[in-house]
Amino acid sequence: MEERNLTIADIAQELGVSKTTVSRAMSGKGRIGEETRKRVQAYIEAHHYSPNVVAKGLAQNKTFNLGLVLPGDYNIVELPFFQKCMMGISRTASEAGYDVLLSMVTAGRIRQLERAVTNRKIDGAILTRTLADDVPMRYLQENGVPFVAIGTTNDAGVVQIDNDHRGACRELTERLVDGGIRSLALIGGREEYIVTKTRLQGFEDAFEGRPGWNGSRQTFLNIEDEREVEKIVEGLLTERVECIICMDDFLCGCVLNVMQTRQIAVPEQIQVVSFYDSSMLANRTPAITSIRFNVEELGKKACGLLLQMLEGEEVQGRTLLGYEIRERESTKMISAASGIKRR
Amino acid sequence: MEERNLTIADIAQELGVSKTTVSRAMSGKGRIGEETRKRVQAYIEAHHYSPNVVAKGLAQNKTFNLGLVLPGDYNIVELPFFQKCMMGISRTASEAGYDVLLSMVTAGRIRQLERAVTNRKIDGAILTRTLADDVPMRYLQENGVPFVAIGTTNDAGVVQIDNDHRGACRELTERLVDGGIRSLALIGGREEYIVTKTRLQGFEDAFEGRPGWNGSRQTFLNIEDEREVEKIVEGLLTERVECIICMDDFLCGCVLNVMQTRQIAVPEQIQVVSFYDSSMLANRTPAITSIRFNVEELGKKACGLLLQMLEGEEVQGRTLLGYEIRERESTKMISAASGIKRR
DNA sequence: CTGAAAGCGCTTACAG
DNA sequence: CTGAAAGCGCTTACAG
Repeated sequence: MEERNLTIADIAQELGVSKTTVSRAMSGKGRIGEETRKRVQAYIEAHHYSPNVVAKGLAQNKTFNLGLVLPGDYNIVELPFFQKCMMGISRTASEAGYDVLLSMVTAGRIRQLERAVTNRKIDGAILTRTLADDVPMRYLQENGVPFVAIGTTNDAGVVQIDNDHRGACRELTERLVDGGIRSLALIGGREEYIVTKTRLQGFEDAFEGRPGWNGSRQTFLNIEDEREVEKIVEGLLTERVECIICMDDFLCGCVLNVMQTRQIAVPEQIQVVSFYDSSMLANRTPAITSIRFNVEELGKKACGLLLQMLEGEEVQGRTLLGYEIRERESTKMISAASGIKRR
Repeated sequence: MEERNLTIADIAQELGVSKTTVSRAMSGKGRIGEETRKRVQAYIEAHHYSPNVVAKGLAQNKTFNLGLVLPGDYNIVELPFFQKCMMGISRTASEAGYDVLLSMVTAGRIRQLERAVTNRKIDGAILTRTLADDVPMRYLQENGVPFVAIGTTNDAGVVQIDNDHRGACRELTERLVDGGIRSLALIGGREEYIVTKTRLQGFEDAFEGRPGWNGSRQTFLNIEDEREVEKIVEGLLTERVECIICMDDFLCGCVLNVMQTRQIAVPEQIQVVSFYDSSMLANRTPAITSIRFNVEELGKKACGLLLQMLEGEEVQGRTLLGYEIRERESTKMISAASGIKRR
């Protein structure tokens, strides 16, 4: 097996042409005789030659690697969201002849990303979430590395793509309110994650157009811990709040837990909705009404945008992807309200 | 920002030495004057020079990339196990100056891996699970790519590392049996995954040393689907089986679900144990007794082994890592049985 | 201890 | 249409 790998020089010699010619036959750049090209290609096929991409990269100052920046926090990286992103990105990159290089970053510690960049191992990068104070993003900007951000950011200069969390949260809230809910609570994670703020906006949007609404609403942000959730939910139960909107499936799991322990019936005594429809909540009883995003598609498109940028194409700054609302047993009928299925 | 990157030639010229000398000052290879080395290093520090790893790699026929082979199946990649592996691997690789290149493979389709190999983008690879008919493994072997397998395989020639699933399943089963369980069932996933077989062996081992045991046991393998689980569990309930051992947390989630729907009390009416103690079961009520492996450590060690191999060191064929049994509310007291905590 | 030169496997002006 | 030569940014025998 360990035969020395074929090189372009070997082929050139074998065929009695120059390396230049072989190179051109493969790349299609530069003029070359149709017959010569065929000869070269036939030889390549027959001998299963494949070029050394590293050498090619050195000559062209490219690596054909994309950096995938993933949060390295313990509980975050387990979220199915990032896995699905990864799958979408990996597939798209692969189809375009690129490979994916992993960089895990944690709160302000971006050494892996720095290494990938200073070692010139990547041509561009994809951020898989956006932060209020985004150290990785700043680093990429300062070093002139092309990148796209999955998530939203105020900096209109950065190419970004996101699901419509704001619209989704607005519509979900509207449906609940229009369905007759008089009191509801929103529970979310760290405000440091921009997506948390975005969803909050959507929640508020829903009441913008309903000045006459005289119910009660409350919001709890920066909740990370099961015990915190417990406390909050206990409070909500004594206040007889009618519905809880959970910003992610981890939080929702905690909420459901409390219900189960206290033998509170969902949706009869309180309704619950969540945001991801992920495997974390799969198999739960009752099934949870939630937003559904096509996360793999998100990853694919993000990667597609980056590839375009690397080809030198102009790329529009912001892309927003749709959502669906999946109604299930954890809520009473709410679809009457609008029922629009976004593209 | 976009200043052309410093090269070794620039430094040589600036310092009035040869490129050879600069190279040696950095690598420490070859004789070089102490004073010269200091001058070079001072310059490098001052100007934040960092070498072009791709060029270095071309000259040395190395890439400083490790291939991480991940299952690309939809529901599999979401298992927290693979994320934790990934974290361990990524950290260890990074500390050693390597980067991690992703290759997702699905049932027999290994194009991403092939590309990484034929494009000469990786120096070695890590398989994150082992299969009965392991296409990626065979490919790596045939192409002479050094690799380590996370998981177990019969081929004693492959460097492999695994948690002691067999011992863990044996001890867990023993404890249950010695604790007085008279009838129990084992539910597992695809036999195609070697780990499924390994656990089954451990289960059987437990009865090996108890020829006098006159309870009943049954096993259900190749279960993947929630509905299948439902059917099985219904059967088990009517048979009044006392305990169910689930081979993974997805299956366990399904089992718990049935219990919840049917209002069966765990552990009073039936006991349940699982195998991963992952976030998939976190926040469940009751808390589930399960095996606990240190998966990040597993990833780290696997990566460490591969790095050793790449350094040309001899590496022992098999490594087995310990486990703990975490007893929780889903079982009645079983720890009396042995209580050994493995290293 | 140091350097000139060849080499890693490609690409790409430039010249014909 | 084709090729000789220089170059990408390193390393490494070889010679001194």
